[in-house]
Amino acid sequence: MVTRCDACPLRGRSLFADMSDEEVRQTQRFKVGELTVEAGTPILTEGAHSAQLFTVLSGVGLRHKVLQNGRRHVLTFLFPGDLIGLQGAVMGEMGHTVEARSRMRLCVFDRQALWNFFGNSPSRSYDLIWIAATEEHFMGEALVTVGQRTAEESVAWALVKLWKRAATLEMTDGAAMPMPFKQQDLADALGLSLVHTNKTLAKFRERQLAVWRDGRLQVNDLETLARIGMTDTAPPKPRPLL
Amino acid sequence: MVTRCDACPLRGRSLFADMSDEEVRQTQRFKVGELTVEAGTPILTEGAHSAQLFTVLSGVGLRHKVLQNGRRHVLTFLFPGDLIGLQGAVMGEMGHTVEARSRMRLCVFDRQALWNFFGNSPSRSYDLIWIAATEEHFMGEALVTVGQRTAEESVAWALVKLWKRAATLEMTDGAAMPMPFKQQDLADALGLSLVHTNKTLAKFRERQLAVWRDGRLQVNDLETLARIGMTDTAPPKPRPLL
DNA sequence: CGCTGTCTTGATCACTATCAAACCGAGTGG
DNA sequence: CCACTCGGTTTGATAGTGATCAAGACAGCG
Repeated sequence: MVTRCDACPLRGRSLFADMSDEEVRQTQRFKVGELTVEAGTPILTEGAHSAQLFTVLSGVGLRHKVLQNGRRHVLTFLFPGDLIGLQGAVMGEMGHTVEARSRMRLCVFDRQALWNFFGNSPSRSYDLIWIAATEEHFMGEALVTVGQRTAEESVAWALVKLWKRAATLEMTDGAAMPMPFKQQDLADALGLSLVHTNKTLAKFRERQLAVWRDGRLQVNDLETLARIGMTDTAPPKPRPLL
Repeated sequence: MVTRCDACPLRGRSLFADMSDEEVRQTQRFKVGELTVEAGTPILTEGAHSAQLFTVLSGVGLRHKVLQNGRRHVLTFLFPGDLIGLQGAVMGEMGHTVEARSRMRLCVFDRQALWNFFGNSPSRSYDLIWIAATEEHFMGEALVTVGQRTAEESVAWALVKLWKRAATLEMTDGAAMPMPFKQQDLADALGLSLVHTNKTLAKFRERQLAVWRDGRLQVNDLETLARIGMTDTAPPKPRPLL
């Protein structure tokens, strides 16, 4: 029932850095269980004192923050391999909410594990910083996008990001990938209205660059999208897996 | 000439967490020097392979990224106590450029120090994660701002943030603080045009909420600004100092 | 003193939000 | 089997926030 770390289906994927047997054992020791949640379920909520850390085993979700006036911003989309709850574990409380967008399986780690890492395993604590720094780097990119890119550029950028991420996770079959997100989610991630996001997607569909339909995203011309979104098509660097 | 860590002028400020004598000695051991740069000088540039880490001792600066089409986004403003270059040290290259906006004094640490921390000092490596997580948290707030707040709300939010930061650093005398940034910097941080930013500031000036003039920012009604910007006036939590 | 950089203000434009309504597939229940 | 609802998507019409264009003010400076 519960996946053993030495049989972790993620470790083989090209996105993730190699782990030594010792690191796998350490990780296993700190894994306290597995959690399955249905689409739509909040996993952690803003302001909550989370006692747990999760790693996404399968499925997708998102992090978002809501403003006092009810407007919502989606910070990042979550894919297998992503670590959830580091902020809460370190800072005491979560700065955002985490929600499932498909059925998700999550590895559960005890928050305590974190402190053990610092004492026992310099390489693992380095990995944690690596993850935090990378996350920050991504947020920087998102900030530039929302701040400086036009709607068309933003959507293209986001599609390329999503596609590249899915591709390195081998979630793409043929030219399509599962897209359980709503268009509203994408709109809220880019600071655009739902209507405008939809119309922009429609333009890409007409131009045969990308077709998002029936919960699947099909990308026909990644290069052109990347050019429009002013980004590149290089695969992301290998990242450590917790 | 060079400030000794045990005489660090920052450590007493309310913004920073207490350090043990041992931590001060450790920090001193890793400090390799001090650097003074003039306003306008780039300290680290995007893509560069930085071999060094800095902590701001005095002065202010900013981090920014530029897009292929030349548009620029300011990610954060830098104040005394901020750590610069962690991303570069961890990920190999900087994801943004760091630039001085006033004369700045910087403590210089060797990148190598980082690895030593992981091995020798769990509490210091925890501090590093804390810093990275906090930075990420801030970026999240900025993302919500740029994505969801109106121009007026954004500017109010930014002024409150700047003011609170300066206040805990005791950089405010009376009702004013030094503001060596350009309005263009603020505009680029909020994803607004210079003209619109200027007009929004003018409105706040007319309403006597805040007056930014001659390189100084005077805040008359922090509460109202916070209400407009949908944020709070609580001082930031104490943070570790490297 | 002209030059340059920054701030300021006014006029105009357009990208994107908002409003409104139809559409569509999947349930659900009579 | 059909009416009905419901969440999500799609499309059209209109409005507005904020961008862009333009020009003047002002200070510092070679």
